[in-house]
Amino acid sequence: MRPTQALRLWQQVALSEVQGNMPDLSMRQMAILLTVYLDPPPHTVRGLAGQLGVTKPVITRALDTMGALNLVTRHRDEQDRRNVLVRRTVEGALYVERFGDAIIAGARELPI
Amino acid sequence: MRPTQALRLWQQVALSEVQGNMPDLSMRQMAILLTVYLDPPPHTVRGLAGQLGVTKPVITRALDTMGALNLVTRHRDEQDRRNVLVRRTVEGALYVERFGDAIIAGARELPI
DNA sequence: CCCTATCATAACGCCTCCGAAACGATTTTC
DNA sequence: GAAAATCGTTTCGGAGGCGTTATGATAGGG
Repeated sequence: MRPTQALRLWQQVALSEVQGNMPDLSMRQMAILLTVYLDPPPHTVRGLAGQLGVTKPVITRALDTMGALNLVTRHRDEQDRRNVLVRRTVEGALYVERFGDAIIAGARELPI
Repeated sequence: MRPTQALRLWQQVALSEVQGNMPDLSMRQMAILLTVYLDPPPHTVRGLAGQLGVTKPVITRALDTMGALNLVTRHRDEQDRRNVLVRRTVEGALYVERFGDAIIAGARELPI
């Protein structure tokens, strides 16, 4: 893959997301969402903050927003009730799956 | 490219952007930026709004923000002074180039 | 000319987000 | 059991975003 192709791919996918009236997630929110859905659980606020190199309130706010969109849910960790565990949802799984398809579709449209 | 690989690629790139303290652009802003830098000029507010399927104020605000980041500039169209032409900047070109490199780097780290 | 169409932006009220600091709740340490 | 450490959230003022609805500037047709 060459740089021009890579950028075209990103543009195609971004355009299809915007045109499709999908929620306008920021790069941070996307990083959180994909990490929750691709990396093995459990996912805590602190763990996500460390992995992304951001402060905990950033994660809390992103979870607020994505929770309102039903893309993730929060649950207390019953082993250590200070922790909050981020869990996947059916809607979130569908969203991520559909997003993966959009990337594939964008890749197919690339000029050789 | 399989769906899992595509999503992993997106995650890698999003993580590297977030970890690198790059400006946290939304999907809309990214779509605008890449369109300005990949598609041939001229680029007008109306044209971008039509291509993305959003209202014109959305474009105006995105240009405000990305202009403050020196990623694009605005100039009156002297042929038709109602129009505003969006132009590329040196900083923006560097940003886009570096972003393309980040995608390439993310692709290299993908599991087979 | 003037009247309408078109362009981009500004104004409005509301929501999200920022970093830093403070907060309650819970666990661990001594 | 009191004190310290840890966890996530809330608060603060300030900034940017949203959609909708005006507004000002320019262009063009009758």
